[in-house]
Amino acid sequence: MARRNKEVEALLQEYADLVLITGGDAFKARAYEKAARAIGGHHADVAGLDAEGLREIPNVGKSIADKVVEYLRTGQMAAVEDVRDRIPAGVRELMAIPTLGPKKAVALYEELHISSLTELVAALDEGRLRDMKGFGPKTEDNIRHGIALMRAAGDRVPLNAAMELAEDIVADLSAVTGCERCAYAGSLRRMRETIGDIDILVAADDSAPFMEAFTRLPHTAEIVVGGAKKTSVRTAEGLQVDLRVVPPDSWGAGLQYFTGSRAHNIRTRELAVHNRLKLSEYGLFDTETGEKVVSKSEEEVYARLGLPWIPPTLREDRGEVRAGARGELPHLVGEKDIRGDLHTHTDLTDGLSPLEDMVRTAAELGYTYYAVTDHAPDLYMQRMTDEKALAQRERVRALDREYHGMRLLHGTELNIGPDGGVDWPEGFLEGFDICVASVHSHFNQSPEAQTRRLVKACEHPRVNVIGHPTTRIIGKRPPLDLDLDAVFAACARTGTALEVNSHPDRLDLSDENILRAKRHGVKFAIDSDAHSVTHLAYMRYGVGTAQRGWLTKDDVINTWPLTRLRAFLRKA
DNA sequence: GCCGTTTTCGGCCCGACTGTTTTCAGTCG
Repeated sequence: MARRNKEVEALLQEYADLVLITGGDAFKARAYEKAARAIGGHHADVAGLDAEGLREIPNVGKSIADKVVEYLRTGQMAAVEDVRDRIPAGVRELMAIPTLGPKKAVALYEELHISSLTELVAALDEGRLRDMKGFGPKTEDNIRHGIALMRAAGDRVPLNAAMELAEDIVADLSAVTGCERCAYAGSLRRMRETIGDIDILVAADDSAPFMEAFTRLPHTAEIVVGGAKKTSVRTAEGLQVDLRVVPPDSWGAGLQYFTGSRAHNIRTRELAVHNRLKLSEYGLFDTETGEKVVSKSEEEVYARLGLPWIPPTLREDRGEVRAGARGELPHLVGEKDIRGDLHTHTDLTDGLSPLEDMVRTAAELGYTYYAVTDHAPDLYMQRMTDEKALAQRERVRALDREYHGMRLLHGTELNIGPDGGVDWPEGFLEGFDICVASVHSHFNQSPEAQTRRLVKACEHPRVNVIGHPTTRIIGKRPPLDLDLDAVFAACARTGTALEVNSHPDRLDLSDENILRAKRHGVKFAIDSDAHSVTHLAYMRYGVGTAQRGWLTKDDVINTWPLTRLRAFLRKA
């Protein structure tokens, strides 16, 4: 029961690629790309919209709206089918090889009739690419190399892995003589849930020492490109890291540019053009005189465009530029706003650290409250019993008396059974300060049954938070197939919070689902779901994800004072 | 193909690097 938006997005993106492959107008291809993205990110299911409704989505005009209606009604889009008849699907797949774009892909198809990776490898081995115009020996090497990379996964890496590497590199480059500023930018600064490559920016007068130091870092396994202003390396794990060095005076414009996203940059550059300005990574310039207007800080650049500084986590072209222009940017929830963690484990069930260690680490993080929520009996391998839970409660109450700045809450993470019921009867649950409830099994029920299951859990008078609501594991397990809007509505109606699980493998809810849920008026809990003391620090990734979902302090129950939180937990 | 408080036509972000080129096309971000 997934929304059909993603499916339509993929189809329009395919058409955009095919327009390029067939040598069509590049601006037309871009128009389809923009529409694809707009539809993919639109809050309402396009299946429920007519042509008129579709045209209200930005960048969707008459032509695309009609094509989408045609597709939703007949299951086909004639324009796409037409091109598919002429261009085998494999040709488009060739474009996935780095350094191989639409022009080379179509040249390979038209001259050598290559339309699959296998055929391309065979042609390479037979030396058949050598006679082609525009294909020299280096091109051949690059294609071989690209194929090898693609086969070696070359996947995006989890947010925390990229973050740890980036912070290492920033520390190393900051120590190089002449470094005025150094920071990571790109999707990492925007806190996307996975990272394809790392962008590092340095401000310095002389770039040479940084390029030199960068290529000699212990992480560097291979130099991809090496220039005076830009150098790219690949780590042993296959992650690409780009270093750009800009003059100190260009720091703000450079950071703005390299943080992206691409779509956000296009939006801000268009705004610049409308103001007779030109925006590049070197600064904001007057179009007529060519004189630099501003460039030192991001704040100056945005201000000259008539905008407040836009937090990097919002820079996805999801309306942040328009909201900024109107003075309607949300005051995003920040790490400092988090007063406590409401979903954590100890070694009583499947955690690794003892209760005392978890509590001490939480206190060091400066929390004013902290909930211990070990698993309930249904996850039988964890061997939880009524007696163990009650004994733990005594230890929690005793510890609570020792910590003066931090109140301890005794909670549990209930298992939502296949029918929506939870382990432990209501009478026993009354003794807990907070109950998180999550799905841990039976992932393949019908969408209708799955939806009923989650809605029923929300309606339970003792369930306060739905933990990792879609149960996805990024790159491993798909999200539950259910009617999310029905679940979101149930949460809003019953006073049940949705979790933003901060574990980098989960980040569940995702940014897009947070945006959808917020429209229903749902409240959220950003939790670490820590299973050891080191996991408590994952909170930063949950906060980043919440920011990407435009959440404010008021949306997040664990930023609230304890009295307001307790009132919410009563579900009155 | 989309869009509009300069425009319903004529724009559409912009620069770096590579490779195969004798002046630039393709790709990438």
